[in-house]
Amino acid sequence: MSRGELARQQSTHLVLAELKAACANCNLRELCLPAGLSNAELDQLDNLVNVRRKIKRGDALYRAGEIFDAIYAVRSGFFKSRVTYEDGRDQVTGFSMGGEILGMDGIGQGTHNCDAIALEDSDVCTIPYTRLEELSREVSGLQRHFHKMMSREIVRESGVMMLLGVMRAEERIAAFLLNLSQRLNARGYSPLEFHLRMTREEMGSYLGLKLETVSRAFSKFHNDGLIEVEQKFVRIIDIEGLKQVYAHHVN
Amino acid sequence: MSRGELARQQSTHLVLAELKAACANCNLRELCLPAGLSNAELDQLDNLVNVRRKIKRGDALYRAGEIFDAIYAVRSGFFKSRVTYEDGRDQVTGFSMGGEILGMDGIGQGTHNCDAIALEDSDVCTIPYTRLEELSREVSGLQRHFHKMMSREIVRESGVMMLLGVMRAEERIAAFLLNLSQRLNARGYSPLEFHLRMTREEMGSYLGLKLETVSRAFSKFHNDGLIEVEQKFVRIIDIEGLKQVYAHHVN
DNA sequence: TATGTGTTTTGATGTGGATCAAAGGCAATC
DNA sequence: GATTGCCTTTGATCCACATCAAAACACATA
Repeated sequence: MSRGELARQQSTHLVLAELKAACANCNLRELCLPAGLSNAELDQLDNLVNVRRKIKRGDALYRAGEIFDAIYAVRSGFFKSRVTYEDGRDQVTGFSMGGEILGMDGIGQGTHNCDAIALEDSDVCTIPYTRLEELSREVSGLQRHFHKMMSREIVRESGVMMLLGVMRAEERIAAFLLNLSQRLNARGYSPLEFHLRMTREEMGSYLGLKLETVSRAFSKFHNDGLIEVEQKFVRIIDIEGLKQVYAHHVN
Repeated sequence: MSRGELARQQSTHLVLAELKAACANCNLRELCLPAGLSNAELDQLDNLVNVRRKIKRGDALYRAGEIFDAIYAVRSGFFKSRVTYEDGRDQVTGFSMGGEILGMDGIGQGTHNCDAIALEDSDVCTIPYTRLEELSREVSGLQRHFHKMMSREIVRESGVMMLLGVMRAEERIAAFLLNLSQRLNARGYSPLEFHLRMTREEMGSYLGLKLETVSRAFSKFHNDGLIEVEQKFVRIIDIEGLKQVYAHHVN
């Protein structure tokens, strides 16, 4: 597959699916909120998830401080989440792709804690929170799965803490590429070649590194025969080698 | 108050409260899972939270990999949560004190993701998860508050990511002390003098720093007249000065 | 009181990644 | 196809924190 086709495949909205409103016919249902629900339960969820929203590249799905009233399921596209600190410093705290849930940070305090910015034209399902609460009192499978998604977000973040707290630069970047690869794979895309949706700077912000360091690591991986990189296009040549980058550290 | 008394006050179990089983009479109820529930609702919760467990200093409340079947509310004492990576490297991902909930990381995959280790003799309430699910289908206040606690854990962790990703050593340590201070204050303890329950190394692990760096920062803060430190005892002398440590960074 | 063990402090030195700087590449718009 | 505005790469230098080392200290147990 050429790079151009790959880019198109990953960002094309699924026009057919847009004709049907919601989860029952969504090809992401096994990854998303409805995972594990019965058909009858799915129908109930469909009544809840009826508002779709398109977000243009660069625009915010929500911003820190805004009133929280819904969570969002990414239907297509790609987002970054970004926390801005009082003094203006900010950090990217995550990247989200199809089937992943955004906005759960807002439940605790009633306002969003971060900005969710689309890194490409994107499409989300809006899930009003109070109605989700109501429905998950009736549909225990939904309740359980929603809890799981929140819990997994907690676990994901402690993984990032590990990354930031104990790994060195190249390990972080290898781990990041492998994580992306695995998530793309779960969505039916090639795990070995893909387009990065974020800049080196955004990647660095997420990983606690400067963009120059990210760039140098990419060059090093390329020289070591682990990957091919051309701007935002990445091809993983030696996935085992990439895994060894952080398996074989010196303690 | 002398340092000895302070230490005793913070670690003494509340013998009287132990006679009553659960939440309705717990002095932590405003901070803990039952926050905001009506008296009737509290009574229902009392039926759920009936297993108490004592954990000795150094022992684990649970360990990574164990089957998850309950979350825990810290009643007295102090815990660290620790994630161990495949290759043996580990990181402290949090510290928990009275009224805080432990174990929510296990919901997603059905097994615990980290070890929870008592840093002093501690006392927890066991909350069986399936019963919590059932009850929160009936008691919407409980459902909502449980969601809030999970969400706050997500927000807390993104705060730590910020700390690890963008702050420098002294900022991290100042932020850490102020966070401890604020949490102790919310529990009725002095926000200005307290005993650290963790070693310099555990603090460093949490903050992504080496123990020597933590020690040096403490010495520096002492020389700058911000705090007094004597081993595990800390007195904050100039809380505003401490806040300025990370407010006045150079960008 | 002596002894061992783990914790903390402090100093000297090393280094990974930040910072500074400059050049080159890509894509959109005119 | 020239201009403009990012984004990326690469090199040179710097510095914050790690690492290495040693001594002091705290606390438990014999």
